[in-house]
Amino acid sequence: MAKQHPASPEARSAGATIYSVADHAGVSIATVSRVLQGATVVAEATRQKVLTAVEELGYVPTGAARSLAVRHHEAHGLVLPELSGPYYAELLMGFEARAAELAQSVVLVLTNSRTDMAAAVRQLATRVDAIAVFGSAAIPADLVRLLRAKKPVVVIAGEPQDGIEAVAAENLESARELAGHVLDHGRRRALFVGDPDSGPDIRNRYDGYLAAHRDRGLDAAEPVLARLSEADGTAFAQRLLAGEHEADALMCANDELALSIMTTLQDAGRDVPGDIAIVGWDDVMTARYVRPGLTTVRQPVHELGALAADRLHELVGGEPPRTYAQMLPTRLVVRTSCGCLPVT
Amino acid sequence: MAKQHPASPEARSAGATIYSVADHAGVSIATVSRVLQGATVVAEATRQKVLTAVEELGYVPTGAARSLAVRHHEAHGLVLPELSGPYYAELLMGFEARAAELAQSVVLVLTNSRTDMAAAVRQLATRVDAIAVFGSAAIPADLVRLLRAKKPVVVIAGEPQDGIEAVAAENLESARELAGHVLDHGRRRALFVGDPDSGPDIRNRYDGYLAAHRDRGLDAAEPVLARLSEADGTAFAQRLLAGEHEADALMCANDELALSIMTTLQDAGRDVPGDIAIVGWDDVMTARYVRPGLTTVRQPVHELGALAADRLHELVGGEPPRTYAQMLPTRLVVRTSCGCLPVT
DNA sequence: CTGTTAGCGCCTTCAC
DNA sequence: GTGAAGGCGCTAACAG
Repeated sequence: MAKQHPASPEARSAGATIYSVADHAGVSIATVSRVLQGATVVAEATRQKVLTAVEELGYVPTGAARSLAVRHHEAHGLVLPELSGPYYAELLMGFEARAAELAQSVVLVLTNSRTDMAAAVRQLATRVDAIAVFGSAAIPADLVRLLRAKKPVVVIAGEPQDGIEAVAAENLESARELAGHVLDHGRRRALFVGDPDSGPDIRNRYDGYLAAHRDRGLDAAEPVLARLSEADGTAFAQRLLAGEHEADALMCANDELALSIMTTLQDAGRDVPGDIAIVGWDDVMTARYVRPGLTTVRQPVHELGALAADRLHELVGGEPPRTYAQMLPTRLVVRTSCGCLPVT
Repeated sequence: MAKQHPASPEARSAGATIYSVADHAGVSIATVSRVLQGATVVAEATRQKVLTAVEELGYVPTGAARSLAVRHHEAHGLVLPELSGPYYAELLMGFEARAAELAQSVVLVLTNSRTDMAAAVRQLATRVDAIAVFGSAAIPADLVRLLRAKKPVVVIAGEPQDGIEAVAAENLESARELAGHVLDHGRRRALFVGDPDSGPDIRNRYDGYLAAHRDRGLDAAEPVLARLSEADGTAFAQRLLAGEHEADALMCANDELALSIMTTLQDAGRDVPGDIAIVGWDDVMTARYVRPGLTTVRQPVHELGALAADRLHELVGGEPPRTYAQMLPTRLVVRTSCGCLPVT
């Protein structure tokens, strides 16, 4: 025996290490490592001895030791604001699935539940090889840049900058198409509900709304600032009912906003889309359950997550970061809240 | 210098270690470790030197090395089937939030995206101190038991067994209450839609349905087997419309099922709850958007996740596992799909 | 095909 | 208050 490692009886259940396995099988630790890694060829007989020993001792390797030795964590970090609504969940599913294929663990950080997100992200950096961060808004830009100096980082649904790669879904053109669709129903007082300054995603959707007006030589109104929650939607709807705004169409920054506004207006006796057309963004599950069905835009969220995981892996592999944002196409989903007739 | 560690110029950005920091600051690595851990007292002057060095080198500690030394991963594993629908997402949020408070990272594994979940779970065990697994059904029971021998495990929404602790939301009594509520509307041909054998949760809900009938001296029908997806709901609704089943009330195993059934029936001209009452389980967002609003049961999902994280932490801390399942109370949410009159 | 031997980067007594 | 030195468990040459 090389060192005096505890091969004591009760080291059995508690802390089986590669050493215990080795001498339980009567081989060297190198051999154990070999059969477990499966890289080098090992004689079938010894192989079996080792496997048996592993089984009998219930050996569970210590990941940290391996990581330290191979100088890789074999894990990707993902930083999301939260998980309510289908958007982030779907993104995470896509990310996790791809990471799994690449044999990478995923460690998750939700910033909304943190009091000190900077510390959380630093701590995360400590145990992963690369990090995907949602939106540039979520965590301070300089923190991201700092990280970038040490580990590959990709921003999801954000702009590329300073050698920080970005992946996103297409927003501008689809927004232009969606807004155009509404305008082509003859609506002339369309309002954009959402805050263009809350991130590049919404910004682009607003820009698309502007472009659609421009395309038709129409004037576009200023955006009605609102965050992306049901509460904000309800509040806006109430102001609308109170006569603070006038509109025959609403292009909402996301579905949750659209849905809560729609329901509030309907409960107050308004006819959608008769009195007012409403469209959203995301195509959440509820969008196809409400009446009228919500016209919206579907994003390839799952693919977006997968793409992020993919890029992370390639960056870790040494590939240089891309300087352009990678765009995934979105798709207009026309139902009837926009004023289209129901398909019977 | 103790060992010949690369203090070379370009070790700067790439791989700052505790050694680089140490000699950049002109102290020993022990001191660096001390100021970073903040445990022992260090002279304010040296403390600052170290901090400066850390800053200048952009030092990011290697988690693996620390884990190896302290013999703790400081991470919790969470195994979920998937993330669609609000249930799992909420659970995960609760788990993550509590884990964060306890300074534990969370590494997530989604089994539905895995071809080899056993390998995934083994691999997970490699890098965490403890694991929470959703439902006993998801992963083979013997795998769980195997793990249990090495690391603390808690099952979420499952039964406790073999020293494996369980946490769950109350199902039986609330189901009894819900079913009773429907029956008390005078419905006499109530059907349970869902598969009692798909897990203890559903089993308990079905048992509650049975109990409610028994309470009233009524006969209960056999359950209509269905999984918890929209597709299954639609399929069942079609069979119902085709006359394969007869019912004046439907108690569905979850909301997604209930919602898809309700919509399909309505689209076919049926009146809910006039012709048929429908109730679900979970209180997803859509449940309050549809018309009629879906009567359902709200579970404290967030708390459930938090509880799991909590227990994991205490088990790691050496506390003995509890032998009884920890139940969190649920709440009946009455809307109008059950036959109640709308509140105006 | 298998064993020996250095580390991987950090924490932690134990001296000073 | 600070430094020296020995692991933590595993991988990866390097010899046989």
